[in-house]
Amino acid sequence: MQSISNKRRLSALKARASVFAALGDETRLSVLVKLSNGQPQSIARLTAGTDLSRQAVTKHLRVLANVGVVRSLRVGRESLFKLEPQPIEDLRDYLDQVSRQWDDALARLKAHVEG
Amino acid sequence: MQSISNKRRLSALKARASVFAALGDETRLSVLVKLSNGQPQSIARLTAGTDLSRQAVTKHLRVLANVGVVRSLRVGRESLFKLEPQPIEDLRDYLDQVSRQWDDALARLKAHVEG
DNA sequence: GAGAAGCGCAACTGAATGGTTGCCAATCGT
DNA sequence: ACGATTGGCAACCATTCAGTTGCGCTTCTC
Repeated sequence: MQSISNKRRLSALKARASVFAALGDETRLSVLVKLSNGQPQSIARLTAGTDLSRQAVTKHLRVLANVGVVRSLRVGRESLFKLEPQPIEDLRDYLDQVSRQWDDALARLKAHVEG
Repeated sequence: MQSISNKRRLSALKARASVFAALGDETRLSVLVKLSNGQPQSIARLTAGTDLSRQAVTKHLRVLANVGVVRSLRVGRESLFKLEPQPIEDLRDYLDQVSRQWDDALARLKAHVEG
């Protein structure tokens, strides 16, 4: 049965899904890009150049923070956000794994047909 | 200005965001896993073992199909769905690129401090 | 110390999402 | 030919989501 392992797998799936969901928004993706230069940036800064309100951007940042893609640190009156690369790398590895499984499965199917 | 290139970049962003959004659901992720064995599977088959209705699964499959992660082919009375690896690999490459940019940026910042 | 900059909280709105149910059409097996 | 399998379409419902606005608090700056 491996029920424990199944539970693990399920919660991992849920966690991954929420990270994907967090990245599933144009605004949040562009925030990600803005933060990928390594420098923490304030909400006001991230809002500038956007046609959104500050509060909208704040909400998006909270979504990103809730899944760990981003971390906030308060400095004076402004709260800076920095990118947290670990979850992103996890997703990359996961997608890589799915791709590989697909490749392997196809190769096996092909071998089976030819054999 | 590079307005054309900017437009390209924006629509690419939008497309990527919708693929991420499509993967941002537990049910759809597990469908993805089920399909990663290379064999096209029917809606009924993908529904079995789930606590969802067939229609719910159908809707999820449509979401996946709309972003090209999955393709459907009608065979007899059943419609089979197969995984389409290209968009997934694209996402993987994109995440890889973001990670790398972050790494490079940090290295550059560090060098700047030390220099 | 006064004003401005930056932000958080709360309430509200419209649209999208995830899910259900009911019904009907096509296809398969016997 | 008939019943069962498979699935599409449409209507409907509850919840979530993205976004706004208004207000008040802290922290700079002059």
